[in-house]
Amino acid sequence: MIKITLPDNSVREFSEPVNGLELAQSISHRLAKEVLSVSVNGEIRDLNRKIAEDASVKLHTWDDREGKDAFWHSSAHLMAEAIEHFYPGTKFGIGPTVDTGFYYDVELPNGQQLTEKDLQKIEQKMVELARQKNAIVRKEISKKDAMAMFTKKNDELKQELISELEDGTITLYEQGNFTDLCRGPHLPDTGYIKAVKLTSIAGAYWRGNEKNQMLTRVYGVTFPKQKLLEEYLVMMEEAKKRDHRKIGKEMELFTFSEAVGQGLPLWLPKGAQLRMQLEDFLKRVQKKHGYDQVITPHIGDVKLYKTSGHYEKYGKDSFQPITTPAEGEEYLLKPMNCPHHCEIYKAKPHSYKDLPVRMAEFGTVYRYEMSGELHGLTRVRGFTQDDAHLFCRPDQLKDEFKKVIDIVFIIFKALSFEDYTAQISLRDPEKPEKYIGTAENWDKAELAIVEACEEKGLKTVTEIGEAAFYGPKLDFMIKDALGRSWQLGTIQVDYNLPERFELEYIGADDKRHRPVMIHRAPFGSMERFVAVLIEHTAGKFPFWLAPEQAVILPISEKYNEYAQKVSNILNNSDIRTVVDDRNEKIGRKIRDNELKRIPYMLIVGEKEQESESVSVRRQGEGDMGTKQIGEFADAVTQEIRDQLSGLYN
RNA sequence: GCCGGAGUAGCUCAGGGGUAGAGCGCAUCCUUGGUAAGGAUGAGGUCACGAGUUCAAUUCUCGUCUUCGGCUCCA
Repeated sequence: MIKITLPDNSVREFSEPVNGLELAQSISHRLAKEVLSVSVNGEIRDLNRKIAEDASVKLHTWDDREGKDAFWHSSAHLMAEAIEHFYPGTKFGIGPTVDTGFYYDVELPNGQQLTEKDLQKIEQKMVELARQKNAIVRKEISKKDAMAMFTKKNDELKQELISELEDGTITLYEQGNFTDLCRGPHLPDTGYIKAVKLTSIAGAYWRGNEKNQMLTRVYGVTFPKQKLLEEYLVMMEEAKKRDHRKIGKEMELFTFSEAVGQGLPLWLPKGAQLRMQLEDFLKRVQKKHGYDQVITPHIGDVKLYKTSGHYEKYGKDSFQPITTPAEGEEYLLKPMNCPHHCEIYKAKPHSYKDLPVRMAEFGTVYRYEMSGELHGLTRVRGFTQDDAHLFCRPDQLKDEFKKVIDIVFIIFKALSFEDYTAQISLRDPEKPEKYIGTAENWDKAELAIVEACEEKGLKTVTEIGEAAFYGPKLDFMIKDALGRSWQLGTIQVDYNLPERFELEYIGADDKRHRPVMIHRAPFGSMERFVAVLIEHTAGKFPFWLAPEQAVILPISEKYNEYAQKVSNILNNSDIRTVVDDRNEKIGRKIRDNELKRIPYMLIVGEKEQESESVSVRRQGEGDMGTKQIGEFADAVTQEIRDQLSGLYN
């Protein structure tokens, strides 16, 4: 008897070995149709591999990552088969799955190159091969035989991979006329793959090392149902519409100029308005939390960054030093604000009673990013961090950390980012040489973060070995309206800089002690954050942030004067308004202003003028009836208070 | 930085060895219209930049810059 334990702890008994598919069939017909891979005692396997002994088993479908992995992994093989069909002699590198889909790195024979145009015929071939429902067969093979096989195929990429594998663990997967070296697991046959889309083609270094040759990487995604592919394509279309570079241009938020230089954003009036609104909001929240605002220059003596250690570690990623002509002093465009803030801390002696000291600055920093890396506002060479440094006693660390978490959540709430993950990054205990500071301090810092997260009830994931070289950190990832993940704010504990800058405070014992630093930036950078916000909201910003909050539309030119009067009244209540006094019909004005994503349209004509009112229209929702001017102002002011409850409570 | 696309009016794009086109936007005029496009006329371009080939280059070739998709990197 073989006892199979399922995730719900129910046990099924079989008189002889079963495979995953048979197990699924014994549970339900539907599950048998949907199951893609199986975990046996935590090891992911092919569905058609027999389970010969008692085991704890989980069946994976399209809803699980493990199910998708098997599906896409098999799809990569299918694509390889199709490519080999058109280009016999192609060498295959690696073909793994990614977040959405898979890729395969290939090298075509005789220096041939794939282009976007070739993708369609490969897609068609893949669909054709999938329809054949070719069984995917797993074979174990000795290292010697594997080597011989790929030597014969002249595929030195695979030979290199095999040479690093251990004999006895090597497996091949065969389908139709195609055989590939692979650990698996795979689908039982190619017929599961119903819909195929090859998404892009790009160069990629063999094994990710730029010293190696460049291979052609083909990206694709596949689905078990045609409908899922269609949904995916709609999603891609939507993502394209929300691209912050496109919306930023349309809404006149920011621009770039070749004359200014690449990666150096220019904030246009409306973008600047939006950004300042965010900054003012955070400044007010920080003020309530006991932060002091400071201002530091954009350059600093190279020695400052040598002291901090940034020069040694990141000097090559900075813009090269500026040298003064007469004295030969060297200055760096500042890549970080923290050294400046350390110097502010040092400007006077501190008592333990003064701590924590919380210093905030919207500090613009400059980093030399490689030209190929620049991307809209998300990756630039000059950007402004919503930076702050907290200097505290070791016994205050956890509490301070928790207060920073509070600020992060006030922001998330104000901007309706509801779905987040917090990642705790700890050091890799096996590689102490990667980190500076004592093991004791690291232990304390890591414990403080873990406990702070627990006490705040955060949803966290923990990554070992992802800590910065100077301390552990907590990063926040949010999911946007399309389900895409973005990394935003970060909170980092630092024992290093206080050491390097010899920061001190006088303790109750009248002795000198070293404070602990927390670096934190809830938005991360204003540029990146605004980009994420644009993509999250598709440019339909919450009312309090909208650069233009209401547009007043006179029915005809006869009411322009009244429109201007309404505008002035609302401006006096701190509502940002504009008047659309073009010589156009009302239908036209409504259409144009709907497309401009201004939250409210206020239509005014004879009726409104007589009764000192406005006809209110909410963007995307339509006519909302008539309101007195003051009544409208009160309603939207209340709307802001509701959205910014974190600030007012 | 590396590999591969792309660069034509303010925007989105068509075209193509004989110095250019559309729609939107903009300007002027007509119209004064009540909840998603009223009409007419007109002004906009060193076809990214620099060389080369050619009688002739915006078009072909090379280089540079910028941009897009990846790789690598991200204090």
